Amino acid sequence: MRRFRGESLHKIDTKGRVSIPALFRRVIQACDPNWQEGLPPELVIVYGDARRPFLECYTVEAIEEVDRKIDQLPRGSVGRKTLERLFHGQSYPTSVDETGRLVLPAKLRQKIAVESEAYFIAAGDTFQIWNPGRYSEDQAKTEAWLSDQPDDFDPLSFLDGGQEG
Amino acid sequence: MRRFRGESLHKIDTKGRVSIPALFRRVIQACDPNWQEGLPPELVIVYGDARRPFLECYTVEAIEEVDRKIDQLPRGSVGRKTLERLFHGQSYPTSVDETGRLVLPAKLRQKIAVESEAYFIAAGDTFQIWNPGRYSEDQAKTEAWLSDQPDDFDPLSFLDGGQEG
DNA sequence: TAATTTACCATAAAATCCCAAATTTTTCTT
DNA sequence: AAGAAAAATTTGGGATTTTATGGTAAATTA
Repeated sequence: MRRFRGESLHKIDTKGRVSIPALFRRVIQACDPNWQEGLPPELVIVYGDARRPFLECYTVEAIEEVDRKIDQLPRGSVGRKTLERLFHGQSYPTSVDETGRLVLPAKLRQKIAVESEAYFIAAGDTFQIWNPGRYSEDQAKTEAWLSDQPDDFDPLSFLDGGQEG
Repeated sequence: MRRFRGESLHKIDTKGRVSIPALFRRVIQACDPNWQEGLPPELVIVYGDARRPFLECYTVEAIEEVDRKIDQLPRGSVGRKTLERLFHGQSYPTSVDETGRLVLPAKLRQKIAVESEAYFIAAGDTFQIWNPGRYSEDQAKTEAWLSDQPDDFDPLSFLDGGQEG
């Protein structure tokens, strides 16, 4: 169980509190090597630059893997600098509270333009938080693209070394 | 016995509970590498986008194979994003309860428009759940197509890398 | 001290657990 | 081969727990 799965919509209250989908909480806890009874499970929210319309949430294990990879890049390289900015600078470490919620500070809410509701969707070893409308648009585009494919097109064909279109 | 076979019709109760065909349960259990006496066998229901009229149920082994393949696709590629949405986002991890049932949440029932009954049919290393009427229609189409073929047409010809008509 | 953040308490709705009645299928016995 | 007995399967209902969400009080901080 080290993988997120599922999607759901949650209310954000005036303080920026939002419930994390229950199934996601299990993964966050299981992937926090420091967690123990009584402690709040931790996670890291990477919000990145303005072009990204969602927040990307990493478990402790997942972010540590990213950190290790960054450490292996040559100091001073463009790649390393860019990744350090993104994962170390433009990120926000936080934890799951007693009632399964996390607090999105005003800055993060503004970044993805969420107010009263947030949409959560799993993406493998991370999950994303979107403005619900913004996500629908994005998903509509994906579905439109799929509809443009030949009638017998199966997304699974991507799996077999497909040539991307 | 790592392959589903057969079809059957089951009642859905007011809580969304539905029996899984007994033969399917054996496969689900056998293909859950984490299963052991006392634990509920797990599976993943992929419901996909609006165009799909059925739920597709994966064993743990089957879904892990898909996950591995997704991991190998380039991060950020269209294919990877599409498949992550489908298999990680638009899916629901669950398990078989003590009495051989699973619970279909309201959202999934609405998606395939099932209310009091669900039709189960094997599809190799997955099985599908349909609205019974919707399945009949689909099946009727398949049979109509077969009727249009020459009298001596044998579906088995597909097996030999046939040229699809 | 005003404003923001965090801790704590409360509740309705939804999901899960536990027990059990009817079937159906399989096995055993005659 | 028939009938009886046993086991497995399908289905149902009520009680319990978890989840999502809201509010108030305490605490921190600017």
